[in-house]
Amino acid sequence: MSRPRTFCEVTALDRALDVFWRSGYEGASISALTEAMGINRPSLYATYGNKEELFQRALARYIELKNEFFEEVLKEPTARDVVAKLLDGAAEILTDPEHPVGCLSVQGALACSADSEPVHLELAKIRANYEARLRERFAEECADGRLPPGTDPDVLARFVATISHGMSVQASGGATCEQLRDVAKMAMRAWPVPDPA
Amino acid sequence: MSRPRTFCEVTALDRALDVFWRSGYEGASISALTEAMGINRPSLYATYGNKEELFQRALARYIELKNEFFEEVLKEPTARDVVAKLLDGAAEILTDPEHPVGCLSVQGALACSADSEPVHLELAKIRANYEARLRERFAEECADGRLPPGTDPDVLARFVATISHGMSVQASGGATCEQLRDVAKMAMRAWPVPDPA
DNA sequence: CTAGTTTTGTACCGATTGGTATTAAATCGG
DNA sequence: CCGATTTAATACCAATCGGTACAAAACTAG
Repeated sequence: MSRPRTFCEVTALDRALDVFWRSGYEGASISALTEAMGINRPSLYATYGNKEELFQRALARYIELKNEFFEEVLKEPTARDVVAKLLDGAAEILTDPEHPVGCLSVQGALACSADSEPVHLELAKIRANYEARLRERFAEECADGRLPPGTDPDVLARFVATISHGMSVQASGGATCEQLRDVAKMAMRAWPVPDPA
Repeated sequence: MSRPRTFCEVTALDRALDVFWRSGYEGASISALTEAMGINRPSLYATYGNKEELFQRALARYIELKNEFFEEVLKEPTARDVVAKLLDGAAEILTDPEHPVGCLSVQGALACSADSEPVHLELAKIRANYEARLRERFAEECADGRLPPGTDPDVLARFVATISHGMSVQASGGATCEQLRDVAKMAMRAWPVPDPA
């Protein structure tokens, strides 16, 4: 019925994700994107809308991939286990040589021109969401009395988010997986419940 | 002997610093810079060289200002006091409404196009330097036996740096001073020496 | 008042930015 | 084989990017 497209929509999106991840939203030019995606400009605009929509779709794909691990970790029996696995996994993911270093929600648009404010806000929302998910998980255990009385799930969640995002910055500066693992391990010393082992 | 300049070189530099801090290196256009600095293009290039050199000078000024606080904190009697004061002070500085939120060494160029690689590397070096200063301070106390045997100053420094940079990301997302203070306080629970109070 | 020096403001440079108009090529239904 | 439809590729758009050439203006030394 019509000419078939010569590229895979999700493969090309993954390539775009890689560029955004490595260069940030503003640092990723359309030319760099099309080259990495192996398509030409009109195909990009016809398929994904514009640069911002392409970023949003790449971001959605990124979240989708990350959430797989996140949801799995949330199933751990105790909040302590959740955080330990989460931070240890982060050390690995943030330095995985298969992908650009760091986390897209941090690398994407921490500081940018006013034109990119929507993207900046979207990423802040993603990070806030991450924190909220953790807070809910911790709040359960606070209510159950499985965390010491007076423990604030808000602070716990913010602490874990701070470590996570800090690890992303460290990874961007060249920190290795082992170094980040050490940081994760030390961070666990702050946890209100001691290591059972 | 010649026509006098109509602006103050360091005041204009401070304005440039503000723009770089808020928008990042790539997000700060020459037009935005000149407008904020209250000077025109040729004056900028004649006085500061080019965009990258202007950034380097703004960065140097930034470091100069921050080091004042840092050096003061390093004089605290114990490593624990150093870190407690450092993180508590960071909560304040990173959210100070007088300046853009976050830390320039994090906001400046975490991810960027290949063209800005020199700036990206320079900022990573600044962060590495911060970490190194902490490590040296902690190493002293390790050698003195004032920190428990087996304590690795490397890990301590990396941990504190991770918290600091994570707090910068949190600030960029709208975290308040009080919220960051809570994080700082919780982070201190991980310290190998307990709170004497 | 003049000559020399530096800063200022305007107006421009080529290159690149995100985004499209247009035409040729490729497929399928008839 | 033909017409309809959609993609592909080229070539382009105005706007902005970082950076400058040039001439008028403002000052001082003589």
